[in-house]
Amino acid sequence: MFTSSEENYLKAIYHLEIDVDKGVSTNAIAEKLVTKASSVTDMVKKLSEKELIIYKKYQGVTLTNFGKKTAANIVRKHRLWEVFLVEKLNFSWDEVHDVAEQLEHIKSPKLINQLDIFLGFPSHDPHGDPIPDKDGNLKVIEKSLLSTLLKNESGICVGVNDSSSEFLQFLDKKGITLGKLIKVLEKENFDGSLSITIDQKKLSISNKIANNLYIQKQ
Amino acid sequence: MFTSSEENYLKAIYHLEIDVDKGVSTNAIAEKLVTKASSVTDMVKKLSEKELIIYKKYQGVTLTNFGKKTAANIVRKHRLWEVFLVEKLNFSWDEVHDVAEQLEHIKSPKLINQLDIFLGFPSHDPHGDPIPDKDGNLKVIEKSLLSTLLKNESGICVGVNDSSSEFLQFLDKKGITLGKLIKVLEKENFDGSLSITIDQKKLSISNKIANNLYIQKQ
DNA sequence: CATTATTTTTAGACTTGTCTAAAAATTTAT
DNA sequence: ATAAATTTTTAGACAAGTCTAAAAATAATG
Repeated sequence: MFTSSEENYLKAIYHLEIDVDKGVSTNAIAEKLVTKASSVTDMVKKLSEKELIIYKKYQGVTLTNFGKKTAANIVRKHRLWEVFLVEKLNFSWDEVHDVAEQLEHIKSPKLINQLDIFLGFPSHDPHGDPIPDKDGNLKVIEKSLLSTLLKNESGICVGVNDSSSEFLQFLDKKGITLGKLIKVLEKENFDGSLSITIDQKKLSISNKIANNLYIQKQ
Repeated sequence: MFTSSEENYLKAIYHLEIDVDKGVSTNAIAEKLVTKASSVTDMVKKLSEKELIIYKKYQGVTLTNFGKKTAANIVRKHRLWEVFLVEKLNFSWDEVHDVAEQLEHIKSPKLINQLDIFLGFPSHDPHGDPIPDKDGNLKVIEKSLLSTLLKNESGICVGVNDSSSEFLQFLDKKGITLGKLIKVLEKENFDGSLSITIDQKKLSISNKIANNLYIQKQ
């Protein structure tokens, strides 16, 4: 098995790979993990020796299939624990991240298996992110940023782009939670702000918010 | 907060202190943690600087009140997680130790608080060991080793002394679980073996078994 | 295309927790 | 009570993971 540190690097690379099609850069990893580029270089050599990633000097890294599967399993654990915290232990969605960050490193296949059963095989975490299955596959749902909706279009709120507690708490305050129906009444070209309805209430939403909320069009 | 390693030392000292009234010896700690005495000396200095233990060279260690409370909290976490694993995730009592050993180091006061609520404030873990409360206090129940019962005495099975999976699996095989009523029919002076009834069934029990099973006399 | 600027790597150092081997203190036994 | 046995500590080393500072490679710019 792997150390918590190795797992954190794998997870970071896994998330970064989604955005870029080339190799993931040393600096990008360093930034994501709030560490130094030199530390990344060291670790990247180690992960490469363990066949988790492909690494050529100065060329960034890509996960091998093995690395991808390993990383997906960590993400799976993280998200299942988040579901547990919210559904069973009454955490709110802005409180779960740091604890899940610890719990994801617990080593016990049986534990995560049973947790999955106990939770009723959830497909998404409290932020709307998909939970990889045992083989690391995740079913991607069709979703769009709220900011891409046109006037009079509507959809169900299914996820967040930014999952900082500030943003999540803001959404709570506005009554915006996953599963709610949102309709765009008006769109301002000037600043990209939106006028929407949610729960029969009218709400004004800035562009920044609209750019961090995922909607399933209908 | 403390590292997992520090926590493991605290826990070991906590458990060892129960058996001896003097300071806990370096060797005893080393044996419990399967490490070397020299490593213990190093760590013991560190814990002493952090005011968790009292340490004078060559004189063993004792927990300070702070250390005792800290250790009790780790034990609390360990045992609450064991209850969770057995009650909610269908682990058997011989499978929980290693996983709980990891889970006990998760840092989140809210997590353990909510877990306690979720489990309904259990007082004992799956092996019958008491769960310390938030202040580190544990209510000790009156219990005796089965081997101390006399002929025709009976009591409820409330705990185990040895919680190795071999012993626990043996008990499972014999149908001996916590809460069951046991009556001593016969006692052999020769080898200390017992003839008992449990669930209206007659069973022969060796001295070694009887020395590792706790009974609440009635 | 030559020269900055940026990114990445190397080299050497530090911390934590561990180890071995040897020295020092304590305990046990004769 | 002195020698032998045991326990404990010290000294020095090592691996993992990180850091700083400097060197090397790559990318960007005039």
